[in-house]
Amino acid sequence: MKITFPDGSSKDYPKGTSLKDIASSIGERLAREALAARVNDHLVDLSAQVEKDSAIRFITFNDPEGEDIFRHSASHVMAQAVKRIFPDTKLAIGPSIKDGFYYDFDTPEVLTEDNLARIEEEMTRIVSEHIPYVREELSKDDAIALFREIGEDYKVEMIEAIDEDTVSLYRQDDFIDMCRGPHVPDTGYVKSHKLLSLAGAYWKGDEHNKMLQRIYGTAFPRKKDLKIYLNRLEEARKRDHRRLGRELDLFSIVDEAGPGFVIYHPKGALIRTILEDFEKKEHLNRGYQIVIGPQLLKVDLWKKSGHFDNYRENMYFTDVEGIQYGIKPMNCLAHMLIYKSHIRSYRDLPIRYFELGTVYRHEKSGVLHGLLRLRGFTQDDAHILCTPEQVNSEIRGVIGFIKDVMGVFGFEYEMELSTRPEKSIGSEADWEMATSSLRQALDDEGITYDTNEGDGAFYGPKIDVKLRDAIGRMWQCATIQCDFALPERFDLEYVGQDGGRHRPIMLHRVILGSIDRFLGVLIEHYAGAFPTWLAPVQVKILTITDKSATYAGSVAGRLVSEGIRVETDFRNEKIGYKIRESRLEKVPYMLIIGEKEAATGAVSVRHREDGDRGVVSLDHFLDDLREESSVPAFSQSQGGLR
RNA sequence: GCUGGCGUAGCUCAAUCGGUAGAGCAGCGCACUUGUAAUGCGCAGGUUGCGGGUUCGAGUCCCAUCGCCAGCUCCA
Repeated sequence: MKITFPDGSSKDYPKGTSLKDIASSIGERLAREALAARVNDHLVDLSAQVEKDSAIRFITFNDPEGEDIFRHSASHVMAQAVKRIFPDTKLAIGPSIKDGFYYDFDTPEVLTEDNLARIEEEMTRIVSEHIPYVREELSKDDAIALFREIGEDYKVEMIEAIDEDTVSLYRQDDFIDMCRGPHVPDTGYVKSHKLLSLAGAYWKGDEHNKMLQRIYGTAFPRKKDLKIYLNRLEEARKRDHRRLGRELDLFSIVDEAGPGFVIYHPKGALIRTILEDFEKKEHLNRGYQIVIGPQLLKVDLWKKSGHFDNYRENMYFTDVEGIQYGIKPMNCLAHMLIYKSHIRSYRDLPIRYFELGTVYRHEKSGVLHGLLRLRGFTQDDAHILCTPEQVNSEIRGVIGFIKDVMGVFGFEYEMELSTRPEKSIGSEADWEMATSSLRQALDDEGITYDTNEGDGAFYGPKIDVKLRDAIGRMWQCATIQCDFALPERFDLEYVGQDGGRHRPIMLHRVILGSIDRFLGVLIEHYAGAFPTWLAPVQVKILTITDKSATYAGSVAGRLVSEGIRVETDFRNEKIGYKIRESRLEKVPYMLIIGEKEAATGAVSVRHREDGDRGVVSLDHFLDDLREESSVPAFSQSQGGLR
């Protein structure tokens, strides 16, 4: 039979040759690295035999499918280890995930961290036993009978839900798991593994179901890669914004004040202010109008908007002189009222209301997480009211805005389009129009995006933007949502060219999302070393001895008068000690000033990353600093002034 | 909210079987006048998250509660 390879070459083999043998015939290295193979576009085990002319591609760990197969095989090793130690364990699911795998168990014993070490040891034993993964295919009924007999209730439930007539399962010795496969040839492949954490997880991800015990782990073919990965985790831990927030004295979240409420210290508040000033300016440049709504609005209004019915559990309420008020969890209501304060003409549209709106949401206690998940936070929120014809260009404007802003911070991002969910309001025509507007706008902007069918808001479709930080993690910040419901409920109208009354469409959109969350992401993205324009202290002036304090003071005064944020350290300490402190504070520039500098009107510049940059005149230093210390601006406004 | 783990000085962490709560850093004082990542000596710092209980005796054991951490569910 004729076997064709990805490079187009082909070779003859006797019928029934195993993939393993084919790999060996090509090369020792391939035979060693191949985990599985794709035969005529089907993923199969290396032990499988090829019976007819085929196109074959061997899968190694470098292929995404290979990573998947490898981790999945590792999860079987872990499950086998758990069953050896805790024989009464029932297996749920154990897939591979990004960077690792997990397996959910229903175990009579409560698993603890101590058990992880034991399980790891047992895994190492299983690996050293080189147990082959043996594939079997059974009829659905036989499979159900088999798993029922061995008490694997969850597997039975899963097989019952499967549509196909036959199911495959894999055995390693006495360990059996229902599994589509393929797997690596034997357990010996999973040499470098590490169990990472232990947590609860609901069966089928439904909070009404039983909570199972989940073990997370990861595995790599080479020890070196495992080590690199573990180092990366350590690096991420060092970047944790909660830790850096304390170390850099940016903010605190304390029990005395209440969980989920952030207290900004001077440096954190300064960074936020710089971000907010940047945003205000950019919004004004793009034709938005800044508005400000109240923190409390009467409950009746929240009933009208539908929040009272749909969002009450997340809201805080208060009672003043017998009247019920709701503390705003969203900013749209006041914006609506502003729109309604006049009769609007089609000539007025689009109207873009922007508010740095602080909202409070009663989030479940278990979800709070530093700045990334708070109960009180501030959004860079805007509501755009426009005609149906304007929707496309408005969305494009917002996408352009997002592009510009993400570029400033050096984020890459991905966009997703979410379409009509089953539970939703509005006519089919409205949905069709809105969805195609979003899609059209994405296409017009040349953006590639994923579509999440049925993942839109109940009132309209949306575009979500996920940004990728410096170490590859994804964060949801910006979003653009189309809404027909609120204009309807609030009876918003404009007078059209035809003199008739028409309903505007409302776009909800945020660029940074929550400023607080965005700041948290920024802290981790920059590992606390903010670019100069955002750094709370841009230049720190360090004296060698107090003999130079007078000159150093005049340098500080000059910088301050140029709008530079300066701190001085004239203490009677060794220069090395002062530099060390400034480094830990991640101040971009240090100016070191001794008698030499004082004599010549110069400064010795030290950069937080580059180190000593040598001696320059103060004017020269200022010239170099001016651009990078000022807030970025875009050369032309996109929306035009009103 | 759920499952599991953890709360000791401002921070990082010790405290053996239930037997006098300690250290480093930070802070304060004194000395040192210092050239590119930590000068030395001294002082002070605590109702062991909060509340009950067991015990002659609780940081340690039990109960309850609040918070934090990991994840699940939910989300900006």
